[in-house]
Order: sequence, then structure tokens, then C-alpha cells
Amino acid sequence: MKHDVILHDVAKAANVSIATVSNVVNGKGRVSKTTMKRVQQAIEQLGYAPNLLARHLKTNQSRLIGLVVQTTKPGRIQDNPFYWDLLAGAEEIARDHGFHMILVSMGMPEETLDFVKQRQLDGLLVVGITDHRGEDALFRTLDIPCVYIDSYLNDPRLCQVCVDDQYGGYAATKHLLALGHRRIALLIGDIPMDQLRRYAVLQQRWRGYRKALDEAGLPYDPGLMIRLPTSVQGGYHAAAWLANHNDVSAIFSMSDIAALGLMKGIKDMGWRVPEQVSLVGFDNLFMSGYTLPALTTVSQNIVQKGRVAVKLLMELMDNKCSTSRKVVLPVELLVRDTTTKAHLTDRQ
Amino acid sequence: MKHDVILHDVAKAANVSIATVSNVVNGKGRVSKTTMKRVQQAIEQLGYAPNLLARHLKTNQSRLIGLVVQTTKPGRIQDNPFYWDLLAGAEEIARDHGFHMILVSMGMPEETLDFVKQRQLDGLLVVGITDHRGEDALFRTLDIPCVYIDSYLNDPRLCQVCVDDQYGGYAATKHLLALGHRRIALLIGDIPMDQLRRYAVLQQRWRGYRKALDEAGLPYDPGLMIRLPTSVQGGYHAAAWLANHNDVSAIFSMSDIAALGLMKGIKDMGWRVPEQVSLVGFDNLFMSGYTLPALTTVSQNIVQKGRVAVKLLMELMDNKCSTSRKVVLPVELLVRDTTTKAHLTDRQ
DNA sequence: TTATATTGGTTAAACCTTTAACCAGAGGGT
DNA sequence: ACCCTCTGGTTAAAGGTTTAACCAATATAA
Repeated sequence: MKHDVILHDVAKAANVSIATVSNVVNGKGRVSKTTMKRVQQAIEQLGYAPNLLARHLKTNQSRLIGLVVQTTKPGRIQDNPFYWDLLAGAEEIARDHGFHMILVSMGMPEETLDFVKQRQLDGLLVVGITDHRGEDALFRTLDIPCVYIDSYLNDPRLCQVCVDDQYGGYAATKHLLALGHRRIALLIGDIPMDQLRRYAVLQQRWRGYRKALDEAGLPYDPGLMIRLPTSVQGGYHAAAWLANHNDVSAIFSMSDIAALGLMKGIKDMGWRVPEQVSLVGFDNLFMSGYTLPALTTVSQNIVQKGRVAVKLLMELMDNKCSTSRKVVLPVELLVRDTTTKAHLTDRQ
Repeated sequence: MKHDVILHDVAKAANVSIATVSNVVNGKGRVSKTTMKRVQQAIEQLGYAPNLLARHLKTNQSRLIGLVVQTTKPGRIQDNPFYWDLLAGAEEIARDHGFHMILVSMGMPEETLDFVKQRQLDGLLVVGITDHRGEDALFRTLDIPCVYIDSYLNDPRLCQVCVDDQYGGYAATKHLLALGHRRIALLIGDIPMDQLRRYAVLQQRWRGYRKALDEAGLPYDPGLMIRLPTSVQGGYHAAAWLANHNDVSAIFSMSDIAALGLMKGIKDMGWRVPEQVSLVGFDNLFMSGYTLPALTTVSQNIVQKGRVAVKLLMELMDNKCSTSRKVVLPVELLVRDTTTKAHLTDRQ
């Protein structure tokens, strides 16, 4: 894939210097109408396309944006359709600005840093970082524009975008409380409760849950935290937990993905949703409205999250001294069919 | 993001020429043990990382692989979680070889071509092309290694990877036939039947369907083709079609995504799956086993598809003259709970 | 002895752009 | 006449790397 036609060729064809052609291509410098026409014709005729590698080398930029994703195993992207939506949104805006997205899976810190340096990435979208893992410092060492997604970092100088997770948790719980539920379990990720701070998004949703409980004058019961992996399988197994907790009449799953599995698990036990167990999810995945019964859930727009993140990054790159701001996108409780009034009739 | 330490600095520190450092970095050329040690120490100490832009400019390659995806609107990636799996698999292998993936959304042909040329992409993964749209020719003009995914191109010189779509369609249909179903509808994409050739994957599955019908001595009835978008919504609306075709006792949906919507639609009409309608899907999405009833479907491994595609691409790039081969990955019919014996009792 | 490899390096050109510095000529003001 | 500015370019350096060509010294072979 050798570059067939280069600046030099166009220059010769139009009988001007290389610099002039470059100026025409970039719309910079001073060049008369007539020569511009001549150059443009030559470009058209020869089918010239600039060699971005050379340009980038010279200008010290790559027009590449890294999407830094957490990995389970090093080198293996977490299998979560969530990321595709994020990438799709980001790519859409990036492309409009002449940028492109590239995946950076965060394995070894060293490795990650080297990668960013070697590829000369112009900016980073970092997903799911917290203050409590030292990862934030990592990205601050290489000083390139960063936008943190779903990260809840304390430093006010940082650019961040997330949704109102806490409100989401609050709204979901409040909805269940309003229906008369008193013992509401929380299907949380597969993490020790004392490590919750490391998973900022979950922590926020959890806080919303607690807040709603507090307002209702109900006690917070750690025994109601179901700690299972955020996956369909994880959710499915939560049903077994439920079987041992007959006083629990509702579950708030912090992800739709787990809620789907849970719903299946509950039904496989022969129980009915929502008559015997009410269920609320989080995310509103593409098929969450098409389960039976349709899942009540807190909806967030992940594609939009990707879009906004890149827009912020662009601002950050334009005027370096920009007032770095934090954007909180709204969430919306979608009441569908998996929640209903708490009954006095026990599942026994 | 200026490159702080370059070859030059290392050379000075180790008291050798730039070329020698380059040789050490790349493991080429001839350099004695002792100097190698000295250079490596200098590299370590200064924290040198090669500037890939410069390297790539010199070597005429970018170590970037494009994933060419179809777009609905130009510049907008089709919102299909399918692509994430593909990308995840591809990225995994690519990274092992020092390559990275970049998205190329296929809008205007000109634009796409320019992009590949400008970014100097080393290879392309092209998804869902057919002989019948002139797109294949497009990629052949720029002669860079290509692997076609889900494409069914006739040219034997091309490298292709797909799954056994036809067998999948055959197995699904045969399964339904074995259960006694005679009127089996096909939930196909939102395309005119005379355009089916343009959607190779669907055509293959359709052929499998027909083959099974033929073998059973049953006629092919075009009236049984349900042409609705491949989406949850599309599937949902298929239920309305079903309401007008009471002789149909089973539906084979060519995608799980539509099958999920369809299942919801059927249940919303008050009918039961599988007692009144049997249902088979295609893909085995991550939650297909967790619907209620669990979806019977033809399973394919999309991540693996991405992996194999990149492996093929690497071979193609190593020995240019490689015997370009076509890899067909297996599919597997997973009989779960949405299919049962055809009953004589009508839905009326 | 002389011709010839081999070892361990160095020099310099090349990859294709961008861009600062320079320059010739024209026009205008005093 | 002089100085200054403006227009429309050109020249050349620089960006960081790879690599072919070269070279001095030592070892090997005839």
C-alpha cells in the first residue's frame, strides 16, 4: 500500500512548489485564485490524497482518540454490549471532526501508557475509573486531554460525563416504596461491600437506594445486598437467593442484563413477576421493553454519553484552558410491567 | 503530546549511532552483546518508546486494520450489538500481533476509499458484502489484504469467513418439520424478495429453509415470508401478521433480535409459545437462553468469527501469495423451549 | 603473501508533510 | 527619491524513524 501520488507529483503537474500545494490542501497561507484552481485541478486529476502519517508526524498529532476500557483478562475486551453503544456515539462525533476512535484495553499500567505515547493519541475517553484505585493518577502523568466517563472523580479540574446514577437508584427505589414494598433487595455486582467505592457507578446507584430508604424512614439492611456478577447468569442465580428470603417482595437490579437473568430465574422457580416479586432494572437495553412482562427500568442513553464525551474532548482540545466541566445526563424511570403493589399474600 | 525522548537521545546516552539503537529496538542488524546491553540500559533509563508515526511513515504501513461496517445513515454506525462481538474478537487477535482495529463506516464509496488510503490501513475486514452491489469491486481497486466476513463472494481468490448459514437454516427448519409443523413462516429482513441476493447471509439461511422443505416434499410458499425489519420492533409487528395466518404453526426468525420481539408480540396477543406457535431464532445472543420460554435457536460464535478473520488477515499479510481460503465456522441448533409438537388444536 | 569473509558498527538518504523564513515585485504615502 | 506594506509565491529545515551503502578491523582461506 504505497502512496502512489504525493505532494511532489501534484506540484510538478501544477507547476508550483510543494509548499503551495500544501497550502491549497490546508486552506492556509496565501495563494491566488488562479493558481489555486490550477492546483485543485491537478489534485483532482491525479487523485491525490494526503498521507496522514506524514502529516501527523510533522504536526505531532494522530487525530486518534483512545477509548480506554476495563478488561477482565489482559488483552481481552470485556464482553459488554454497553461499550458498542458508547463507541458508536463517540465515533459518530469524532468522525465529524476528522478524528477516529481506537480501543485501548487497560491491562498493565506501563503497557497502557506506552501505547498512548507510541500511537500519539490526541485524547482519551476513560471509562469507569475511581479515585480509589490510583488509575486516575496514571492518566494524569501523560498530559493529554481526557474525558472521564462514569467515573465520579473528585478533582474539579477534570472533564467528566455520566448519568444521574444516584437519582436513578433513588427513583427506582422510591417507585417500589410507593407501591408498598418494604423489604427491597439490591442486586449489585460481584464485589465486596467494602470495595463499593471502587465501582463509582454502582456506589452512586446504591446511594440513591439508601436515600430513598432513609426518606421513607426504613432501615438499611446489608443482608439485602445480593452480590453476584453483573451478567445474565449472575442474575439467574439471584433467584436462589430470593428463595431463602421470603420477606423480600421486590428487587432492584443495578443492570438490566442481570435483571433479565433474574426474571428467568424467578419464573423457573414457578413464581410470578410482578405478582409475587416486583423487579426494576437499570439501563433500558434494546430489548428490555420486550420481555414478558416488560421490564420496568431506569433508562439511560449510552450512545448519547459517547457523543457528549467526544464533544467535551473536542472543546478541551481546542482551547486548552477551557473550563473543564462535568456533564450529567438525565435518566428516566420507565414504569412498565414488572412492578406492582406489594401484596400481603406470601409466596409460601 | 510531544515525544519527549527519541532515538537521538538514546544514541547519545549510549554513545552509539542512531542506527544502532534502531537495530537494537527492532532486533535487526548486527550488534555485539556488550553494546546491546548498554543501549538497552539507556532505553530503560530514559524511558524511550518509539514513535510509531515516524516508523510507519518510513515503513509504509500503519499497523491499523479497518473494520468496514455497513451504515444506515452515512457516518452513523448501525446500532447492532453484533458488531461489538466481532470487534472484540478481532481486536483480541490483532493486538497480539501489534495491530489495532479502527472503524470504517461505509458511506460514499469515494470517501471510504480515501479514508483507507489516507490512514494507510494495512488490511480490511469487510462485513456483509455481496457480488450484487458492486461493492466488492470497490475494495479490489485498492489492493490491500481483505478478509470478507459474512459475504459469500464467488471469486475463489478471496479470503472469506462465515458460518454455515445454509445449514443453520436447514437445521432449524428440519427441526420444526420433525415436530410435525407443515406451515412454517420465515421472518426475514425488511427487503423485497427479489433483492434477497443482496443480503447473502439471509439468502443462505433462506436456502437452507427451502432445502428442508424440499426434502420433506413440501411446497415453498412465498406468502409465508414475513418481511419486517431485523429488530425487536420488527419482530413484534410480525405478531400481527401471524394473527392473519392461523394455519401457520411455527415461525423461523432469521435473527434472535427479531425473535425476541416476536415472542413478546405473540404473548401480548394472548397466545402461548410454544403450545400455539413454535419459534426458532438465529444467533444465540447472550440472553437468548434466558427468555421465558428459553429461545430455541441456531447458535453462532461471533467473537470467534472476528478472531478467525484477523488470523486469516495476518496470514494474508505475511505471505502475500498465500492460498486464500474460505473458512466456514460451524453453527449449532440449540433446542430449548420455544418449539414443540404441532397440535391439531387450532388457535381459533 | 594476497584475496576474501565476517564482525560491529557509522553515515546519509529517504519516507511525505508542514511551516518558518525569505524574496521579488507592485503599490502607496511622504 | 525613500521607506513601508502587501501579495503570491519559493526554499529549506524539521519531524523521528528505517535501511541501504559503506568502512575499518580482524579472521579465514588459497
